[in-house]
Amino acid sequence: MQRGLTSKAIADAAIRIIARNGFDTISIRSVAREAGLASGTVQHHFPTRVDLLVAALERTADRQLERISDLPAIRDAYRITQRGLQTLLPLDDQRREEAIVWIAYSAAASTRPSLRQAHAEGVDLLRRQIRHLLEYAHEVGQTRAGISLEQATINLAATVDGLILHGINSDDDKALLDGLDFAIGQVIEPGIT
Amino acid sequence: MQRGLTSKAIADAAIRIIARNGFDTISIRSVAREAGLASGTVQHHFPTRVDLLVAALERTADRQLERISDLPAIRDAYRITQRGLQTLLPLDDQRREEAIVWIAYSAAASTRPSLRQAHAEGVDLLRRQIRHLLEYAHEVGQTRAGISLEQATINLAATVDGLILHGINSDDDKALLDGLDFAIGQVIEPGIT
DNA sequence: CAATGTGTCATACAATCGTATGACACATTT
DNA sequence: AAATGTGTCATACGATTGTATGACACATTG
Repeated sequence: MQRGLTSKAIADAAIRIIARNGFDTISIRSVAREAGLASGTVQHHFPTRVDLLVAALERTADRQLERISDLPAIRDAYRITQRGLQTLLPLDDQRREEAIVWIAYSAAASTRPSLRQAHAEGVDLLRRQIRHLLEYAHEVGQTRAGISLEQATINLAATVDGLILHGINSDDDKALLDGLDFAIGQVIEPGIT
Repeated sequence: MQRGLTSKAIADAAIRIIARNGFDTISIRSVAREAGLASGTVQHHFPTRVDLLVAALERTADRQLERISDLPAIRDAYRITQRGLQTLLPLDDQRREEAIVWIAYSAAASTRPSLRQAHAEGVDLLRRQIRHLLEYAHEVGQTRAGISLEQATINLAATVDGLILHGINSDDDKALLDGLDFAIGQVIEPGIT
């Protein structure tokens, strides 16, 4: 990524605006106001509006990855999957910001070729993470019998995105956690507690 | 709902614009252009922009319900669930339009109190439909053992929304169908073919 | 027939938009 | 020291926005 400090601040400001006021209220001027900069400065870093939008999406992916890599190592496949995926659910303010941005981009990418690639990479990243977790579970013999790892990956990813989508329009944290547990439990056997 | 003919045409035009150019390109003028009407006419039916947005969302829900009620009656619980939920996946142009609108509103509702209620009703409607399908499956003894009907409803709804979200950014119909089958199969036993 | 209501349209206004451009300060490179 | 590059800002342009308002045609109601 290799972004400067100001670029990061601008992207964070963009994320805040999307999460607070919606995807369609983003403009070079509104982001500049939020970041406390002149419009020209924002424009210098991201010449067009699309550049700004893409930057916001890439920044949220970075933030999520950063949070995931901070997780402590755990042996139990169920628990580590649970922890990893909870990272993506809107369970606090920061994750809520990222969740809203993610859903907004999922909608926007379907009609904007310029956003499509950045979004596709996000989906791919999620699938690879889940795939990796399931492979680990398989290695230690914790996957449920008779399921396709391929299909389980795709569906768990879909369910996580669905939970995110429901989560940003509700504040029932327990429903999110229960839904995630149920989804993981359909694929991975819980370890001995 | 009880809407006039012109109002319906305006809402359909709004849906087309959202599906083609994105949620944030909707304006009273752009919708009027799409519908072949004067801006003032659109404004007469939907005085503010938010009224227009809400109308588009309610109209897609109507279209989906209309399509569901057109489905032929089937005995097998698995098959009827499959047919019912396929109705919501972006598998052709019309369903794709509705899927994009749905995801766009899921994002928008999280930051716009005025859209929140309409969106919440949509989620509730989906859950009730699924709940009804699962209850039928339970009655005829096709649900898998040991699962909570409540939890299965919530998770199947989440997975469907997740598949929709992935589907609008891909044109792999088979992946959608396989994903849906897998998700239903985790909850409902297929009938004898 | 008169009055009222309803749907359609055209126009007007201030605000905001994306984008282009040039000025200025500072750092880096030559 | 001179030249070049980079980050910040202010300003300007035409286009588009949401919304308000009034005119006109037509149907409905009194």
